[in-house]
Amino acid sequence: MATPPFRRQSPIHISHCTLAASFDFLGDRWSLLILRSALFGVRRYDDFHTEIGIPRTVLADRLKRLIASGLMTQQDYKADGSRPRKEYCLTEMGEALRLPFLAMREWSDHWVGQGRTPPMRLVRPSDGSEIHVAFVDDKGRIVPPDDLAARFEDWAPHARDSAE
Amino acid sequence: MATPPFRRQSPIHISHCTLAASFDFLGDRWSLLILRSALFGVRRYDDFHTEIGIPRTVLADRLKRLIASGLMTQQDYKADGSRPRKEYCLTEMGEALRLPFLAMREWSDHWVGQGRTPPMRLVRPSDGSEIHVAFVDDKGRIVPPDDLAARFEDWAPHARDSAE
DNA sequence: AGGCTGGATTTGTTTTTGCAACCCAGATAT
DNA sequence: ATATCTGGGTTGCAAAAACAAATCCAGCCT
Repeated sequence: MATPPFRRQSPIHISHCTLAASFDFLGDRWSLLILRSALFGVRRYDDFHTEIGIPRTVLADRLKRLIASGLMTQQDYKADGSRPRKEYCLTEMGEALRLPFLAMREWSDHWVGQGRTPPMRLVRPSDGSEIHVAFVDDKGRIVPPDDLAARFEDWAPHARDSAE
Repeated sequence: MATPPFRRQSPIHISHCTLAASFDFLGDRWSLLILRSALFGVRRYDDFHTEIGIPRTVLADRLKRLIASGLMTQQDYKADGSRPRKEYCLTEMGEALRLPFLAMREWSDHWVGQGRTPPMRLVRPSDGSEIHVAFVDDKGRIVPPDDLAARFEDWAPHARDSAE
């Protein structure tokens, strides 16, 4: 899959890398688990707490950080028979993590789940055909993983291009 | 993008979720940064150390864990003028993280990088056309993100199917 | 022999985590 | 009105992990 040649340094310096930057707020077991649940539709403090077994203090902290990072928002809700409470929903930015997370899930079903049949499949509702995450080019064709190369902008600490 | 309805519980119990399981070994800022560098072609202890500014103790620990998880392997190498050393390469399993990581990178370039032009683009070497990560069905057609549904295996703690 | 270097481990200190207990507001029950 | 329950937190303390610095170690060079 386009294995790059040996390098002493990444072509993109870590301080200019948005990916590395994003690990600041989601490179954390608990944050990732919260987002996983949130992408499934879970919204409430206590539901997160019981589902993922996160300590309450850590949950409060992580929700605060996810909100500060723009991934989630607080909204009021009112279930009848109880007082108004907050629920924690994904923002558009957080919702957009669905694709990377589903890519990750395919990976983990394959490599962690080994032979077991995956507990979930993605299908197209219209015809029930199975859906996966893949590379596509701008003409809508699927690109085999070994047929891609990276092009870098100049200001990154050199290492001109990189083939496969 | 197929926002799911409110739920009190994820359709897949966390103990059966390979995605959640994978967060055990890569739900960690440092592990993610190491993998990012490794996917770029970095292999040596000291290169990881200087590039990502990870404390040596933590680096040693993370490399050990990544090896134990099957994502990396140790190999001997010998640069002339110095004694034999180890280098840390991705296994096939680790290499396979390229797709999820690139999906993640598209996300972060868009949402974290805001307006800035991304430092890296993926292209097809043959015709230079730009490449992205997307959903595709089994006939090779691109699927718009709002046209997918999840199907669950039965043994997961119920919540029959889920539309969009 | 002595110094240099990449690749670690050890030691002591600071931060983060995890757990338990407590607080608080509103709904409901008495 | 008072008590009590319940979801949604905060506070305080012990345990675990992260960090920095020093040390170690093997083999290449002089």
